[in-house]
Amino acid sequence: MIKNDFLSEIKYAGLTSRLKRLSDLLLYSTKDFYKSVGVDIEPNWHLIFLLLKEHEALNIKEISDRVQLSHPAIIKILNNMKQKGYVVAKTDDIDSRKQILTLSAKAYDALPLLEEYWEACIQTMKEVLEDSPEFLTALGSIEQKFKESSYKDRTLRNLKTN
Amino acid sequence: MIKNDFLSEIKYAGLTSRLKRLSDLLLYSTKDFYKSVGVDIEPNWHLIFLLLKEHEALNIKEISDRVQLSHPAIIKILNNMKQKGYVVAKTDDIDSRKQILTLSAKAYDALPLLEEYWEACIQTMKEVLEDSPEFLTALGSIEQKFKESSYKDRTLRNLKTN
DNA sequence: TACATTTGTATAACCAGTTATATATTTTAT
DNA sequence: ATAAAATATATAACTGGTTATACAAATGTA
Repeated sequence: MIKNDFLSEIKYAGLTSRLKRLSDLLLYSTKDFYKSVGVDIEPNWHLIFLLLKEHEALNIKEISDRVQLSHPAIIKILNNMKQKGYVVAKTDDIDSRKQILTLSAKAYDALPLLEEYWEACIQTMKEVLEDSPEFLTALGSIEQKFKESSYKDRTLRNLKTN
Repeated sequence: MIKNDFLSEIKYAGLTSRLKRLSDLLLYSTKDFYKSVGVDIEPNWHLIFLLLKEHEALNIKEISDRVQLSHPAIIKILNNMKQKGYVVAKTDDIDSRKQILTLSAKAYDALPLLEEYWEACIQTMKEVLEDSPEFLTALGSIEQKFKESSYKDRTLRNLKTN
């Protein structure tokens, strides 16, 4: 536990803020990492690279379903990736509403190097979780519970039974 | 584990995004909760209430040190709390750079009710972590490790040793 | 005492997400 | 065949954080 950290001291009351704080820390530090190795990608592009590498072609809805972020979030990420030339879009022949998204040639060229960087990222996570082998499972269980009943609904229920 | 969730499938590579996703989920659902019980406060005001209740008077620097958020973040939170009349500021007599921040009378009036709501929030967290008693400790250990050496530094190191 | 450094606060610009709303296309149902 | 509903995408407005920069007040030092 971090010394003199009020959020840790207040236990359950500080949990949300600690998750936000940690996720921000990871976000900015990852950006910092990419910058210092001189590569022009953003942290969460990794997900899109992996998804499109695996599936070749997906549309926005499919991506947003799979990563469970809102579709406007995905649109923003993809627009940036398109602008940098890592993703190309063409409209679907049989359903003109859909964009078919694929990795560009530039993306495939960059992949071997990027994968080295990502390997180092993964190693960092493994090393930080070394002493907490249950963390990933616990996180999954928390996600699952909020999926079954939202934070809001649970809290309203707890309010009534007090 | 959430079914068909790409972020869970890719294990360590999806961790940062899952933390962000969970923290956002908690943030928006907490807002939703406050809205549905009809109270005009924001999620992280809870922290400030607790801090100022415990210490009576603090300045911005002291708050930002204790919760370990950047001072601009604290300034924004406090400005909103001032605007809603929950916090009052007066400048320090002996060091005119400092703002002395305290809870207002309105804040103390609201506290009993707010504390009921917060109790329900805490109960929700406890119930969701019920099956994962090690989660809080694990989170603390992760925070501690990144405090010792940043994500970026660790990852650069891992890159070199590959 | 004056000057350099440090400290506390403020602000600007940015970023990654959200919800709410709009629009065009496709699908379904009568 | 057409009207209604559903779906895919786009965009606007907002939020809660960040870093970088600025500046005035306080402190330390020559």
